[in-house]
Amino acid sequence: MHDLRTLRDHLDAIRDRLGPRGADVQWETLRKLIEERRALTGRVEQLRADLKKGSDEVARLKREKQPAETAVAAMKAVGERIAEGETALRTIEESLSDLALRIPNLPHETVPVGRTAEENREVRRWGAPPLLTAPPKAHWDIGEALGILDFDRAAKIAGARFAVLTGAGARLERALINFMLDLHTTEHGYREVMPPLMVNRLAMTGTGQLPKFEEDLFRLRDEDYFLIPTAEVPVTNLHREEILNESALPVRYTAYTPCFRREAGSYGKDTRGLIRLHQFNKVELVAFTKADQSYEELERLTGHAETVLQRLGLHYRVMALCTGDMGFSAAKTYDIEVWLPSQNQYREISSCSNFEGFQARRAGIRWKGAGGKKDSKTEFVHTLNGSGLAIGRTLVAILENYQQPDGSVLIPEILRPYMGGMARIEKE
RNA sequence: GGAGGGGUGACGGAGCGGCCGAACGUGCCGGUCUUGAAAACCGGAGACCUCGUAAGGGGUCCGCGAGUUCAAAUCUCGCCCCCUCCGCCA
Repeated sequence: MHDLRTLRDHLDAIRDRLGPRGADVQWETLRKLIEERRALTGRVEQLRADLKKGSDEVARLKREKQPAETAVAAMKAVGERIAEGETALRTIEESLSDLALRIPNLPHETVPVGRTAEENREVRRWGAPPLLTAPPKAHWDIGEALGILDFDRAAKIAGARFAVLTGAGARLERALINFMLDLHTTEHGYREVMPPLMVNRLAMTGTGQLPKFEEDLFRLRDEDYFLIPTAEVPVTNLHREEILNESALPVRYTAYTPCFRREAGSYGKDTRGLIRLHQFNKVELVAFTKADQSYEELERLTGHAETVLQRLGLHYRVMALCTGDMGFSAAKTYDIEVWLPSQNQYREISSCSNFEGFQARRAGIRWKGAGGKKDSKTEFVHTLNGSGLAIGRTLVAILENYQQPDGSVLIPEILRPYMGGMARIEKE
């Protein structure tokens, strides 16, 4: 969410900078509500000041045993006017915050301008595609042939867009989770978190999934809880309505969680395989920093996600998303795309974003210096997060990039200790 | 699910319906003292909204929301959360 004063003073500039991203925002209603709120707030506050003085006067009269009927009657009238004003003010503020919560974040000045993914800018590449002697097979063919992936039975017990991993497949998934968590906690300095997988409406609003994107979420029927679409939600909201101590910053967390997404509107896309499921595993990186350090942190965090791919020996490229392809809350986003031989293209495996103060303002996450001096005013933190990495897609990349002509799949060196020494997945 | 207790500032912990943004203690910041530190003493320090170029002014906040009243941290009701005991349970 944007700061209301900034919004009031620079509404046109913000609308211009958002361009097409702000197309469905009701700017004029917003402008009107902001003005109405300001005017009404002033009036109500003046009345409350009158009431306070008047009530003190009543108290004085009663102490001095003087008649107070006139003053009491006058204050009763003032009280009624305040009640009316407050009711009106509440209505205005509800409409206002509903509108304001639907305005996307402003892109950072370094974000390339564009409308679609076509206009994303490649930042760098690492490694090279593997040299395969046979035409590459798709991961679902490889996995089903090896007996480690089962989509038919997943459909039987759940439905489309679910998968069952068995045997070495399940173990590989678990190995990837453990490898990534170990890397981030021991070498990159993140604190491991295991959060709830269901969160309330406030948490979803804090990170920006609500109110605008409710149709993307799974919601419980009898409770107002939502299944998390990413660990970003519970982990960022750990510090909702908190004032962090300056000495604690930057705060860095990593969390493994399953993620749940409706995938509404993606019918027909990636219907086969593990690429797009209603439930998938992910190791997430989350950071809280001071405002002047968040872009440095974004580079760091993206680098941490890249390290995972480098250790696994998987070829990838890093893309700076253009203004039109970025998510609602982000100010700048890098996508990391891994090479998939069967598709002959790069596919997103991580998305790392700086949200600046956008989520912090929604969630009330601030920081303050130690000194009780005037120079230690409270400020909103900047929040960041990125996948480090999406586990299922990493498994896809391993199956496809390490496939052998005989149908087996080599296991990257770094994972072998996590696989009980196994070097290759073969049909059992 | 049943019974009882409780939610106050960074923390602990007071608070006759008006003089309470809130005693007291700890912690924190600055100062005095000291070779330095500690102790002691003195002083300071919450968050948010709003008007104002500023200095400064006004308002809100004692879990959340309604209500009673001229006036609510204090009274009433609903909700949320925490604790103890019982039941159930991985």
